[in-house]
Amino acid sequence: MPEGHTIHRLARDQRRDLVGRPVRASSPQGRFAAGAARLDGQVPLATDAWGKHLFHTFASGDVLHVHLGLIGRFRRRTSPPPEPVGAVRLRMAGAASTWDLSGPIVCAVVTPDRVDEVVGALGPDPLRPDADAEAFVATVARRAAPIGALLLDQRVVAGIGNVYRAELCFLAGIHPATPGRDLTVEQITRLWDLAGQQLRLGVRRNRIVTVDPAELGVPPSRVRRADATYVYHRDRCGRCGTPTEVVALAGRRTWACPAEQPRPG
DNA sequence: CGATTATGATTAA
DNA sequence: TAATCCTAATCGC
Repeated sequence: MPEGHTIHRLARDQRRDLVGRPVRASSPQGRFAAGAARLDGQVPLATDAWGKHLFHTFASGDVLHVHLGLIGRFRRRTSPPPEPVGAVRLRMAGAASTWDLSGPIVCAVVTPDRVDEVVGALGPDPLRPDADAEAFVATVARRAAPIGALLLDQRVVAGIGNVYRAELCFLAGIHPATPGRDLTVEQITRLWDLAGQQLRLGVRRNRIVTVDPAELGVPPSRVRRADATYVYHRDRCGRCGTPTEVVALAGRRTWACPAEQPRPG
Protein backbone atom coordinates (compact mmCIF):
# COMPACT_ATOMS: atom_id res chain seq x y z
CA MET A 1 0.00 0.00 0.00
CA PRO A 2 2.22 2.78 1.17
CA GLU A 3 4.57 4.45 -1.27
CA GLY A 4 4.59 8.21 -1.69
CA HIS A 5 1.34 8.30 -3.64
CA THR A 6 -0.53 6.77 -0.69
CA ILE A 7 0.78 9.38 1.72
CA HIS A 8 0.01 12.32 -0.55
CA ARG A 9 -3.47 11.00 -1.17
CA LEU A 10 -4.01 10.59 2.57
CA ALA A 11 -2.80 14.13 3.16
CA ARG A 12 -5.30 15.44 0.66
CA ASP A 13 -8.22 13.39 1.96
CA GLN A 14 -7.48 13.98 5.62
CA ARG A 15 -6.98 17.70 5.01
CA ARG A 16 -10.49 17.88 3.59
CA ASP A 17 -11.95 15.75 6.36
CA LEU A 18 -10.21 17.05 9.43
CA VAL A 19 -8.62 20.47 9.06
CA GLY A 20 -10.26 23.44 10.77
CA ARG A 21 -12.37 21.68 13.36
CA PRO A 22 -11.52 19.93 16.60
CA VAL A 23 -10.79 16.21 16.28
CA ARG A 24 -11.61 13.58 18.82
CA ALA A 25 -8.43 11.53 19.18
CA SER A 26 -8.19 8.18 20.91
CA SER A 27 -6.06 5.04 20.88
CA PRO A 28 -8.41 2.07 20.95
CA GLN A 29 -5.44 -0.28 20.97
CA GLY A 30 -3.81 1.65 23.81
CA ARG A 31 -0.28 1.94 22.44
CA PHE A 32 -0.69 5.64 21.66
CA ALA A 33 -2.83 6.53 24.66
CA ALA A 34 -0.74 9.47 25.86
CA GLY A 35 -0.34 10.98 22.39
CA ALA A 36 -4.00 10.62 21.59
CA ALA A 37 -4.97 12.21 24.89
CA ARG A 38 -2.73 15.14 24.08
CA LEU A 39 -4.25 15.64 20.64
CA ASP A 40 -7.85 15.07 21.66
CA GLY A 41 -9.92 18.19 21.07
CA GLN A 42 -7.16 19.99 19.17
CA VAL A 43 -7.74 21.70 15.83
CA PRO A 44 -5.60 20.55 12.88
CA LEU A 45 -4.50 23.52 10.77
CA ALA A 46 -2.53 21.81 8.04
CA THR A 47 -1.67 18.39 6.74
CA ASP A 48 1.37 17.71 4.64
CA ALA A 49 3.13 14.85 2.92
CA TRP A 50 6.88 14.64 2.32
CA GLY A 51 7.91 11.41 0.66
CA LYS A 52 6.42 8.69 2.85
CA HIS A 53 6.02 10.97 5.88
CA LEU A 54 2.70 12.48 6.90
CA PHE A 55 2.37 15.48 9.21
CA HIS A 56 -0.66 17.07 10.83
CA THR A 57 0.07 20.47 12.36
CA PHE A 58 -2.28 21.53 15.14
CA ALA A 59 -3.17 25.01 16.30
CA SER A 60 -1.16 24.45 19.49
CA GLY A 61 2.03 23.86 17.50
CA ASP A 62 1.97 20.13 18.15
CA VAL A 63 2.62 18.02 15.08
CA LEU A 64 1.43 14.48 14.55
CA HIS A 65 4.08 12.56 12.62
CA VAL A 66 3.03 9.33 10.91
CA HIS A 67 5.04 6.90 8.80
CA LEU A 68 3.15 3.81 7.67
CA GLY A 69 6.18 1.62 7.12
CA LEU A 70 5.51 -1.66 5.36
CA ILE A 71 2.22 -2.64 6.91
CA GLY A 72 0.74 0.55 8.28
CA ARG A 73 -2.65 1.56 7.07
CA PHE A 74 -5.27 4.29 7.41
CA ARG A 75 -8.92 3.38 7.05
CA ARG A 76 -11.65 5.92 6.62
CA ARG A 77 -14.95 5.42 8.37
CA THR A 78 -18.02 7.56 8.68
CA SER A 79 -18.58 9.54 11.85
CA PRO A 80 -19.69 8.56 14.36
CA PRO A 81 -17.42 5.56 13.81
CA PRO A 82 -18.29 1.93 14.44
CA GLU A 83 -16.31 -0.24 16.83
CA PRO A 84 -12.65 -0.34 15.78
CA VAL A 85 -11.61 -3.34 13.71
CA GLY A 86 -8.24 -4.85 14.60
CA ALA A 87 -5.36 -3.01 16.25
CA VAL A 88 -6.18 0.67 15.88
CA ARG A 89 -3.28 2.71 17.20
CA LEU A 90 -4.92 6.07 16.60
CA ARG A 91 -8.45 7.09 15.79
CA MET A 92 -9.10 10.67 14.67
CA ALA A 93 -12.77 11.45 14.47
CA GLY A 94 -13.87 14.51 12.52
CA ALA A 95 -17.36 15.82 11.93
CA ALA A 96 -18.26 13.53 9.04
CA SER A 97 -15.29 11.17 8.74
CA THR A 98 -13.08 9.22 11.07
CA TRP A 99 -9.60 7.93 10.28
CA ASP A 100 -8.26 4.77 11.92
CA LEU A 101 -4.52 4.15 11.87
CA SER A 102 -3.05 0.69 12.35
CA GLY A 103 0.46 -0.73 12.14
CA PRO A 104 2.49 2.47 11.62
CA ILE A 105 6.24 2.44 12.03
CA VAL A 106 6.05 6.01 13.35
CA CYS A 107 3.15 7.62 15.18
CA ALA A 108 4.31 10.42 17.45
CA VAL A 109 3.58 13.93 18.62
CA VAL A 110 6.61 16.02 17.68
CA THR A 111 7.77 19.63 17.42
CA PRO A 112 8.21 21.65 14.22
CA ASP A 113 11.97 21.34 14.74
CA ARG A 114 11.67 17.60 14.47
CA VAL A 115 9.67 17.99 11.27
CA ASP A 116 12.48 20.08 9.81
CA GLU A 117 14.95 17.41 10.78
CA VAL A 118 12.95 14.63 9.14
CA VAL A 119 12.24 16.60 5.99
CA GLY A 120 15.82 17.84 5.81
CA ALA A 121 17.07 14.28 5.58
CA LEU A 122 14.92 13.53 2.54
CA GLY A 123 15.80 13.92 -1.09
CA PRO A 124 13.46 15.74 -3.46
CA ASP A 125 9.90 14.45 -3.56
CA PRO A 126 8.59 14.34 -7.16
CA LEU A 127 5.07 14.99 -5.85
CA ARG A 128 6.01 18.36 -4.40
CA PRO A 129 5.80 21.24 -6.86
CA ASP A 130 9.04 22.79 -5.58
CA ALA A 131 11.00 19.53 -5.89
CA ASP A 132 14.61 19.92 -6.99
CA ALA A 133 14.95 17.66 -10.01
CA GLU A 134 18.48 18.90 -10.64
CA ALA A 135 19.55 17.65 -7.24
CA PHE A 136 18.26 14.18 -8.06
CA VAL A 137 20.03 14.14 -11.40
CA ALA A 138 23.29 15.36 -9.90
CA THR A 139 23.20 12.83 -7.07
CA VAL A 140 22.49 9.84 -9.28
CA ALA A 141 25.07 10.90 -11.86
CA ARG A 142 27.79 10.89 -9.22
CA ARG A 143 26.99 7.64 -7.43
CA ALA A 144 28.40 4.20 -8.18
CA ALA A 145 25.49 2.41 -6.50
CA PRO A 146 22.96 0.63 -8.73
CA ILE A 147 20.04 2.79 -9.79
CA GLY A 148 17.72 0.19 -8.28
CA ALA A 149 19.27 0.89 -4.89
CA LEU A 150 19.40 4.66 -5.34
CA LEU A 151 15.69 4.84 -6.14
CA LEU A 152 14.88 3.19 -2.80
CA ASP A 153 17.17 5.54 -0.89
CA GLN A 154 14.92 8.24 0.56
CA ARG A 155 17.88 10.64 0.79
CA VAL A 156 18.23 10.46 -2.99
CA VAL A 157 14.56 10.71 -3.89
CA ALA A 158 11.66 10.64 -1.46
CA GLY A 159 8.51 8.59 -1.92
CA ILE A 160 9.58 5.72 -4.15
CA GLY A 161 9.23 2.18 -2.80
CA ASN A 162 9.74 -1.33 -4.05
CA VAL A 163 6.96 -1.30 -6.65
CA TYR A 164 7.76 2.02 -8.24
CA ARG A 165 11.50 1.37 -8.35
CA ALA A 166 10.95 -1.78 -10.36
CA GLU A 167 8.40 -0.18 -12.62
CA LEU A 168 10.29 3.06 -13.20
CA CYS A 169 13.38 1.16 -14.28
CA PHE A 170 11.22 -0.89 -16.62
CA LEU A 171 9.46 2.13 -18.09
CA ALA A 172 12.82 3.80 -18.66
CA GLY A 173 14.28 0.65 -20.19
CA ILE A 174 17.08 0.62 -17.64
CA HIS A 175 18.35 -2.45 -15.83
CA PRO A 176 18.15 -1.80 -12.07
CA ALA A 177 21.73 -3.00 -11.55
CA THR A 178 23.10 -0.19 -13.71
CA PRO A 179 25.37 2.10 -11.70
CA GLY A 180 23.91 5.58 -11.35
CA ARG A 181 27.03 7.20 -12.79
CA ASP A 182 26.78 5.08 -15.93
CA LEU A 183 23.43 6.64 -16.80
CA THR A 184 23.16 9.64 -19.09
CA VAL A 185 21.64 12.87 -17.87
CA GLU A 186 18.79 12.19 -20.27
CA GLN A 187 18.15 8.80 -18.71
CA ILE A 188 18.18 10.18 -15.17
CA THR A 189 15.90 13.04 -16.16
CA ARG A 190 13.61 10.54 -17.79
CA LEU A 191 13.47 8.54 -14.53
CA TRP A 192 12.57 11.70 -12.61
CA ASP A 193 9.83 12.62 -15.07
CA LEU A 194 8.42 9.10 -15.00
CA ALA A 195 8.47 9.14 -11.20
CA GLY A 196 6.41 12.33 -11.15
CA GLN A 197 3.96 11.02 -13.73
CA GLN A 198 3.51 7.64 -12.09
CA LEU A 199 3.24 8.97 -8.56
CA ARG A 200 0.64 11.51 -9.67
CA LEU A 201 -1.32 8.75 -11.37
CA GLY A 202 -1.05 6.77 -8.16
CA VAL A 203 -2.47 9.65 -6.14
CA ARG A 204 -5.35 10.07 -8.57
CA ARG A 205 -6.24 6.36 -8.65
CA ASN A 206 -5.28 5.74 -5.03
CA ARG A 207 -3.37 2.67 -6.17
CA ILE A 208 -0.40 1.71 -8.27
CA VAL A 209 -1.21 0.91 -11.87
CA THR A 210 1.87 1.41 -14.02
CA VAL A 211 0.64 -0.60 -16.99
CA ASP A 212 -1.11 1.38 -19.66
CA PRO A 213 -4.74 0.31 -19.20
CA ALA A 214 -5.23 0.79 -22.93
CA GLU A 215 -2.78 -2.07 -23.49
CA LEU A 216 -5.12 -4.28 -21.48
CA GLY A 217 -8.24 -2.82 -23.03
CA VAL A 218 -9.96 -2.12 -19.71
CA PRO A 219 -10.41 0.94 -17.49
CA PRO A 220 -7.76 1.42 -14.79
CA SER A 221 -10.25 0.59 -12.05
CA ARG A 222 -10.72 -2.88 -13.49
CA VAL A 223 -7.05 -3.74 -13.86
CA ARG A 224 -6.41 -6.67 -11.52
CA ARG A 225 -3.62 -6.29 -9.06
CA ALA A 226 -1.54 -9.02 -10.65
CA ASP A 227 -1.76 -7.20 -13.99
CA ALA A 228 -1.19 -3.69 -12.67
CA THR A 229 2.60 -3.76 -13.07
CA TYR A 230 4.90 -4.74 -15.91
CA VAL A 231 7.61 -6.50 -13.94
CA TYR A 232 7.06 -6.04 -10.19
CA HIS A 233 6.36 -9.43 -8.64
CA ARG A 234 5.71 -10.97 -12.01
CA ASP A 235 7.03 -14.18 -13.53
CA ARG A 236 6.74 -12.77 -17.01
CA CYS A 237 6.98 -9.28 -18.43
CA GLY A 238 3.54 -7.72 -18.72
CA ARG A 239 4.43 -6.22 -22.07
CA CYS A 240 6.34 -8.89 -23.99
CA GLY A 241 5.90 -12.06 -21.94
CA THR A 242 9.60 -12.74 -21.48
CA PRO A 243 10.32 -14.45 -18.14
CA THR A 244 11.45 -11.79 -15.70
CA GLU A 245 14.76 -11.71 -13.90
CA VAL A 246 14.79 -11.41 -10.11
CA VAL A 247 17.52 -9.20 -8.67
CA ALA A 248 18.33 -8.49 -5.03
CA LEU A 249 19.11 -4.80 -4.55
CA ALA A 250 19.25 -2.83 -1.31
CA GLY A 251 18.19 -5.93 0.58
CA ARG A 252 14.96 -6.48 -1.32
CA ARG A 253 13.91 -8.28 -4.44
CA THR A 254 13.23 -6.44 -7.63
CA TRP A 255 12.28 -7.65 -11.09
CA ALA A 256 13.37 -6.77 -14.59
CA CYS A 257 12.58 -7.78 -18.14
CA PRO A 258 15.77 -9.12 -19.78
CA ALA A 259 14.42 -8.22 -23.21
CA GLU A 260 13.57 -4.60 -22.48
CA GLN A 261 16.09 -3.83 -19.75
CA PRO A 262 19.45 -5.08 -20.95
CA ARG A 263 22.04 -5.73 -18.27
CA PRO A 264 24.70 -3.05 -18.01
CA GLY A 265 28.16 -3.54 -19.38
C1' DC B 1 -4.36 -22.98 12.14
C1' DG B 2 0.43 -21.96 11.79
C1' DA B 3 3.60 -20.09 8.32
C1' DT B 4 4.52 -16.81 5.03
C1' DT B 5 4.37 -12.60 2.89
C1' DA B 6 3.98 -7.54 2.13
C1' DT B 7 4.19 -1.15 -1.66
C1' DG B 8 9.53 0.22 5.05
C1' DA B 9 13.31 1.45 7.65
C1' DT B 10 16.47 1.21 11.62
C1' DT B 11 19.72 -1.13 14.40
C1' DA B 12 23.04 -4.53 15.39
C1' DA B 13 26.63 -7.56 13.86
C1' DT C 1 23.63 -8.83 5.64
C1' DA C 2 20.44 -10.18 9.40
C1' DA C 3 17.36 -9.31 12.98
C1' DT C 4 13.77 -6.58 14.39
C1' DC C 5 9.35 -3.94 14.80
C1' DC C 6 4.42 -2.99 13.39
C1' DT C 7 -0.44 -5.79 11.41
C1' DA C 8 -3.39 -8.45 8.42
C1' DA C 9 -4.27 -11.08 4.43
C1' DT C 10 -3.27 -15.19 2.12
C1' DC C 11 -1.33 -19.71 1.56
C1' DG C 12 -0.32 -24.44 2.55
C1' DC C 13 -1.31 -28.43 5.29
